[in-house]
Formats: sequence, structure tokens, C-alpha cells
Amino acid sequence: MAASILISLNHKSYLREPESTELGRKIIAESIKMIDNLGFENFTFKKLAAKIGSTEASVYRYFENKHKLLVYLVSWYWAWVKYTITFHTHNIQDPCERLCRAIEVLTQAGQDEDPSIAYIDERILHRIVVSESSKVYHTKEVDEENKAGYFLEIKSVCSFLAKMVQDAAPEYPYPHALISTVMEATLQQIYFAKHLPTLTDIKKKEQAVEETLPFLKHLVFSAIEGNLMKIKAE
Amino acid sequence: MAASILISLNHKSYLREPESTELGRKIIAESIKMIDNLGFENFTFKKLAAKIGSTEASVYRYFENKHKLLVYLVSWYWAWVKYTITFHTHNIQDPCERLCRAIEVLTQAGQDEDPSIAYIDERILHRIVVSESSKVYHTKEVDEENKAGYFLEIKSVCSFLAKMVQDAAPEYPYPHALISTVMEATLQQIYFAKHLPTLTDIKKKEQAVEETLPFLKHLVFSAIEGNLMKIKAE
DNA sequence: CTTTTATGATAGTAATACTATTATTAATGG
DNA sequence: CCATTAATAATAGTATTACTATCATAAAAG
Repeated sequence: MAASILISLNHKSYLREPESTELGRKIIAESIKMIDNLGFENFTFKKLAAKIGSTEASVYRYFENKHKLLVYLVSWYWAWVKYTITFHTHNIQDPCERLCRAIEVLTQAGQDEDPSIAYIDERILHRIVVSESSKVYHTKEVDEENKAGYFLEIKSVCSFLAKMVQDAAPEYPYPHALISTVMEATLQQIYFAKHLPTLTDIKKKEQAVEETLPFLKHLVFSAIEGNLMKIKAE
Repeated sequence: MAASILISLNHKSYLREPESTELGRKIIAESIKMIDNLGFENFTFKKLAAKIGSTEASVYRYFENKHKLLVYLVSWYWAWVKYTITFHTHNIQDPCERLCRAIEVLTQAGQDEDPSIAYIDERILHRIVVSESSKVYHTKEVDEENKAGYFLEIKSVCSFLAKMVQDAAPEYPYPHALISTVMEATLQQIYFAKHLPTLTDIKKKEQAVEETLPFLKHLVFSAIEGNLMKIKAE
């Protein structure tokens, strides 16, 4: 990973750019730790302000509410994942091999020891994405927020990977559905391994990531290589 | 569908059994409508009480909080889905055909005009499950609630379908992961078709259910029929 | 050296998520 | 049929959350 990369988002879930000030970076750094510790529901701006030695009002100058902060964090995660996938696949010629590598990177994202950016701990952020990310779009305001561009980063990763599917299997009719299913499954299977093991076959929660990978690879490649005749017949 | 079936849950997310009293049934019936209209976050016991002509305190005698009410509704949904799948598959001998039928029923659950129980509108409940169900287990209390049996119904459906996968393909190593992925995808693809169409290939949101079905069928059957050799080689 | 700009300090409000108390009514049991 | 229990309604009250507003101060920019 490059020593310093710059992830920039395509929308403004924030009021003031948090990357540009000391307080902003503290808000990001500490909110990641607190959401991981307390869970999103128990996390408040008041608690955050107390922890970073600031005030509630100051935090509210950066984000309208905690939901928009979560949108920011999750968007940052997906922008970073896209960067990472691009980085690890750009010189692979064979479409199948490229897709395979992309799935590996997607599944293993957030497992690296060394962070790309000093104040963002990607391993903790990954845990937040696993536990909380579905909440960013499961709200009554989803359509307005979609219009505001809040989900551009996740959609971009989906399109990017769907394109790889199309390159590898031009006949396969559900590239986006397949990829969005896999993107969600990557997170879910890790969560299930840890909290609801009956819902998965991944046994060791310590190695959930490693065990999820062959399942997803097989799922994707059997879907796109497998008997496409069958679909057409229907 | 039978004229009157009785869905009973394996745990006590409620304080007082809501099915047994008039007020309890009103709470269930009206909360389904209100959560659908307002979204779970904007739904409160105060608003619910006002709508059914009761008081906040009375609602609290049935459910400790709105989260447990959601657990109840989602559990009811899965118990009902399991009943429905059992009903539609019990006399099918061929394992593949049985699995196929089960996936159809799973995907089409909640589309029927006629409800099984007078005060529960399954079509609205299905919309709630699509939009809100992931919130029942994405909390900091997931492990305690799992111990309390709050997720027995969804786990039961997963095990039931995973068993069908094993009957159809005894060699396939990820039956539970495959089924939990499909169960989630069933809901997600419908949600994406409606709110985030970039994440799916399902075009017409009106027929999202119908279009999701062939995608899922192909996904499952190519996974279990497809080259199992490949997995073993790894 | 003055004027923005960011932050801190403090206060305040409406809504949420409850809990407690008492009165009233309906159901049950002897 | 009366006495007891149980369920609900009515009302009040509390702690926390999710903000908004005001003003002072410190730092940075012009």
C-alpha cells in the first residue's frame, strides 16, 4: 500500500470537511473506535465530544447528525476498497483471473496491519462496516440520500466488479445482482461466523475471512461459468 | 393456504402474549402499518398508542421496547415462511425439485392476496422484513438475544433449506452459507430494485420478486450442480 | 493590525424512551 | 352474587437524546 493515499468522496455527507482540520480528524478517529465499542445505537455526539475534549456543538459543525457521520465512514470504506481493488488488479490481463483477484481483495479488505492513513484504523472500520453498514441505506430517507449521492461509492464498487463479471462472462445476465449479493455476503458471513454461526458453515470466527473466500469464489465462478444454457431455456 | 393457522414463536420477545387479547392484536396490526409508513426509526410507542386509542404505558406492558416488537414481527414472518415452505414442499420427492420449489416459495413469500391471519397483513409485513429486518440482529446485544432464542425462527428456516441443499448435493460444502446468502439476497434484491437500482439487474420494481427468482435459482443450482471438483482442488 | 473563521462554553428546547401511581372496568372464582 | 384479581386508561414524571442558539475567545488570514 502506498505510504499516503488520498480518498476523496463524491458527495457531502459532512458540513465541514473533517480531513482538513485537527478536530475533524479527531472526530473521525474517535468515532470509529466508539461506534465499534458501543455500537451505533449507543453512540452519541455528546459521548464523542467528551472523549475528544470538545463539545457537542463543535461536532455538530462537522456532521448534521450521527447517521451522516456513518454515511461518511462507510463511503470512505468503499472508496478505499475501490482504490485497493484497482491497485491490485490493474495489470492483470485475463478477465477471470482479474475477477478472482478482485474478490480476494474485497473479502480481505480491512485485514492489513498497516493503515493507509494515520488517523483511520481500517481494521476497526472494517468491523463497523460489517456490523453497521446496512443501516446507511435502510432508512426512510434512502431515496433523497441516494439523490444526494450518498451511495455513489458503494455503487461504484458494484459497477466496477460487475464490469469484470461482464468481461469474464459476457453472456451472464445478472452481473450487478451477483456482485451486490457477493458484496453483502462478504460482510454477512463474517458477522454470522461471529454471532450467528448456525447461519454459516464458517467454523472458526478467527479465520472467518479466510474461510469465506473459497465459498464466494466458488459461488461467483460456478454462476458465471456454469450452464448458462439453463437461464436461456427459462 | 389454510383458513386459520397458528404461528407460535419459540421465545419471548414479548412481555404479554399479543395474540391473546384485543389490545395485543391491535398493537401488532397497527405497528405493522406504522413501521411501513414511518420507517422503524420514526416509529414510537407514543404514536402507536395514539393511533389505536390506547396509552404508551399499555403498549409497554406487551413489549419492553420497539426493538423487541420488531424482533417479534420478524420472527413471526420467518415462522410463517417456514410453515408455508413446509406446506408447499412436503410431498415433493425429488430433492432438486423440492429445493427449487422452496426457493420459489421463499422468494414469493408475502405476495399472496389473502392473508392467513386476520389482523396480520403479510404483504405489508413482507415490506417491513425487506426494509428493516437486518436491524434485528445488527445490535450490540446480538449475542444475548441469540441466547434468549430471538433468532430461532430465521435459523430454523436456514437449517431447513440447508438440509434440502444437502439432500440435493451431499458433496457441497457450504449449504448454510449458501442459504443464508440467498435468504438475504431475496430481500436485498427487492430493496435494491426499488431504491438502489444500480446495485441490481432487476429493472421493473413492480416485478422485482418475479425477476429475482431466476437469478437466485440459477445462483443456487449452478453452485450445487457446478463443478464441485474445483472446490476440492483448492 | 484588523477581520474572518473555528472552537469552546454555556444554555435551552422538543422529543424519545421509558417508569410509577392511581383509578376504573372487566373477567374469574368461590 | 360478591370478592378478588387482572387488564387497561389516565396522568404525571424522569433521564437521555438530538439537536439549536448565543456569546466569548483564540487563531489564522488578509
